Amino acid sequence: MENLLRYLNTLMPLSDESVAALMPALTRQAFRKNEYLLQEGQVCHSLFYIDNGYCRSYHVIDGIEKNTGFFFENDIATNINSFGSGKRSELNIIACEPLTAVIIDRDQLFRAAAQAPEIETLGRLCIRLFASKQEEFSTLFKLYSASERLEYVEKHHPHMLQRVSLTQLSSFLGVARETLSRIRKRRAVS
Amino acid sequence: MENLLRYLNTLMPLSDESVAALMPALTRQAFRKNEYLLQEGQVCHSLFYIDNGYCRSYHVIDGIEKNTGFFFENDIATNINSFGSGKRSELNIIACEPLTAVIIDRDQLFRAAAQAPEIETLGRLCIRLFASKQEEFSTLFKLYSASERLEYVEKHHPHMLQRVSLTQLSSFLGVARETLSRIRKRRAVS
DNA sequence: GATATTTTGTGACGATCGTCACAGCGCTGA
DNA sequence: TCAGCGCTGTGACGATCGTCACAAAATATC
Repeated sequence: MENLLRYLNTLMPLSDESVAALMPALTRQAFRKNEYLLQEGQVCHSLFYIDNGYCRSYHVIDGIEKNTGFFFENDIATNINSFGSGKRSELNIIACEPLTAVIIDRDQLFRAAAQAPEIETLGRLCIRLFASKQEEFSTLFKLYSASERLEYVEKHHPHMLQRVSLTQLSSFLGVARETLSRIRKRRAVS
Repeated sequence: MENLLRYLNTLMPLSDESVAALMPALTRQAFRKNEYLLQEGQVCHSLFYIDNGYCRSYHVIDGIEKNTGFFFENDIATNINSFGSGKRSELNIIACEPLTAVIIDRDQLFRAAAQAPEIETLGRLCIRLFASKQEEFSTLFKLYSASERLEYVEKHHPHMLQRVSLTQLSSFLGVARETLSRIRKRRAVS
């Protein structure tokens, strides 16, 4: 919990009352490797604050997993669409390592927001940050080629390369595993 | 203004007090074709509710415009990153036709939210909807090929095809104009 | 309505990518 | 220690894409 509260405080300073109002919305949970945080078809009614370990989100298209995001320590993972609309999730979120998360329950969060206006603002900030990250990777695909996308991740998210396998990364970057392997080779030569 | 208020009411019912609190944040403005709503290097301190006409957002990479979004009547256009963080915008938003928008000023909006808690909630809803749209097009690129992306737009956003030129659309779909032309040709045959 | 400008179609060609196939490497567990 | 498994590298080949070039069609402008 301490990590989460420290994180939230970097977003905005929270009064003791707001923290007290927030507490009932929080649950700590451990996940084994390859255990689902969210599964296709379920409704997402949580924000997952990643305390330790990391997870990935992916769609299954024609039986093939396509990664759409990685979430590491101090990130918040969720399906913003399902979370907001109450529709069933079309994507999965799965632990890539043993993982511990603080689960922020949607309904309890709304109850807390009704009590403490700071929580409402906090929720807005969280969603805005999530939206900014979405935008970052959305534009990445519209603006750059596969090799430029790799460069971007190397420069701006080096930790991702250290923890994610080439196979998983290639799915995220939208290219075949072999292509990513060759991109790296081409650069090593020049 | 009426259109905007009708739109906001579909998101959540607003009391007369909330509407009154919101009014000072609103300005109606007309833009000529090719006039900027937001220019690279500026800080985005507005949400643009599109009342009439449409606009596009684009980045300039190596002197080439790359479209990242189109915004039509009843959409809200903004740079969520710049709007939220106060950093300078890296993208442009420009009118593709004569356009009228209702400009929602950021600072005034925050003042209104401090007065009326409904406005805070409304702001959160707007941002969440914006985030959902971002996610939609973000996954579009990660999951599908160029021709599948065209299919998706044809099915889910047909109005876009009717109003946007092939050249502009190809930039948005991340392929060369010629490629998009050939994709359409290939399908017409089969 | 004639002209200028923009938009779209198409051919050619080289570069890149996806797919299939297989080999090597490192880690894990019996 | 050795077999099994997952991850990565690489070769071959066909498909697709980007680029340059130019013609045709559609649209805008006066």
